[in-house]
Amino acid sequence: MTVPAQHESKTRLLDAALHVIRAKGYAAATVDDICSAAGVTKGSFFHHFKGKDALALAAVEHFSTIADGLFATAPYRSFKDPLDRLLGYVDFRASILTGALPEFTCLLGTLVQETYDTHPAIRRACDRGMSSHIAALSRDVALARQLYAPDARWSADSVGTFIQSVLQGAFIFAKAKQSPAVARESLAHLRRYLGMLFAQSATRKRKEKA
Amino acid sequence: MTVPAQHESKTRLLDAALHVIRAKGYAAATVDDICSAAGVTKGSFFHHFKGKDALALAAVEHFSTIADGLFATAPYRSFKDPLDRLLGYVDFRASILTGALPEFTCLLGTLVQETYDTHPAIRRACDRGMSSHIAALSRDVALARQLYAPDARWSADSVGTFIQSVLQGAFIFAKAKQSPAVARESLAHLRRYLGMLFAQSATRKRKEKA
DNA sequence: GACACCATACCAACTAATCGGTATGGTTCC
DNA sequence: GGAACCATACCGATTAGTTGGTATGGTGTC
Repeated sequence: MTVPAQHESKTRLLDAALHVIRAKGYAAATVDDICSAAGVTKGSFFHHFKGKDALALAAVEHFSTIADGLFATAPYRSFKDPLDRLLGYVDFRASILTGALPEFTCLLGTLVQETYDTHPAIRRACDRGMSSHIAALSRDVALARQLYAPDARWSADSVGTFIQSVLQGAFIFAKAKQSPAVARESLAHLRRYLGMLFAQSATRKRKEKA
Repeated sequence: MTVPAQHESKTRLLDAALHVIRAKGYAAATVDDICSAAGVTKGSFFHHFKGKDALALAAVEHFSTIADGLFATAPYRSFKDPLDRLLGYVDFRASILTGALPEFTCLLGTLVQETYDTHPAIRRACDRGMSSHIAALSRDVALARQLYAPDARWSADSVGTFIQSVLQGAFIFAKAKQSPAVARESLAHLRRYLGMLFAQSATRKRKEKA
């Protein structure tokens, strides 16, 4: 086989961190927890990371990279119309609400909730990750706005942030109720709202295109 | 004066718990932290509470009681029209986004995020508290629906949950950005959505009433 | 109204366990 | 053989929880 995989245990540690932190929170996730979930020893852990905080920072990057890849290659990305892409995004997010909770919730939201006041570096990393995701999303919002609601009074960025807020809040309720069903209902409302935001002249303009 | 204050230190501990847990999270909030914030000793703590988990449960009740009182006596509650009360609720929530973050964020959302998988009792307590708040809110949604959107396809409860999701998500972004400004923007979107949900025949029916 | 009695409230010092991190030595790969 | 990688044993600090004791105020008794 001769698998190169330069730093396989490093990746294993990062993947384990994603899961364990999302399941137990940052403070309660011990280094030993993460090591045993990754199937490596502490020596390996501290060889690859300076400490627990450094792992958290790396995990944020790791999570963001995975997420970027997931959304960049998702089918809805190939839709021609920016509004279709936007609604496609929401539908896609609803469609991936499957499996156990720690698998579809957001590491950044979980982390920032615990660390915003005590770990400035982690807070900043989460903010960066979220903001860049919102920025990508807002690009389609801006394009859709240009097409269907050019004189709207809201900004594209605020819509992007709103979408993410709904998602983060939906995760919290999914955790409280131990089921993604509530989250899906909230996403349905979000979808309706987005539809309404662009509805003013949507029918007309969309027909023009046809 | 002869102040009785039967269990003043118990109340002080609960108030301290609200603040410390919202600032540092549950796992990172140590018993000593809470004691020194309350100005009491550990001995007193364990006299009043069986343990840290018991304090968390009591803090959830404490928080819910305070919140219930706050919203029950808020000015918007006296509006005659249920839709006015609903929009008044959202405006009121926006208006109390002041001061430091641990003062206006939601203890239940913070707690459940960390404990949903590890502390079933705390998760249930948070779920109960949130659900009862939503139930109260949904009553006005249902009344407004009857008046302004009787044949809508959404349920009153799902709207109540959606409102809370937006709020919880808004708190997360307020933490990430260390400012309530983003939260206010998201509440503005939420308000617009609610307006749209009841707009179909609102103008007509509301005029009829006049 | 003074005294014995007792429960509640509180405190400071201690303990057993846990956690992040380290020291050190071994193994593998170029 | 040297550098990257990993394993094990260990350490100091911190943590939830305990212990044994004190202060206070109320109550019944004579």
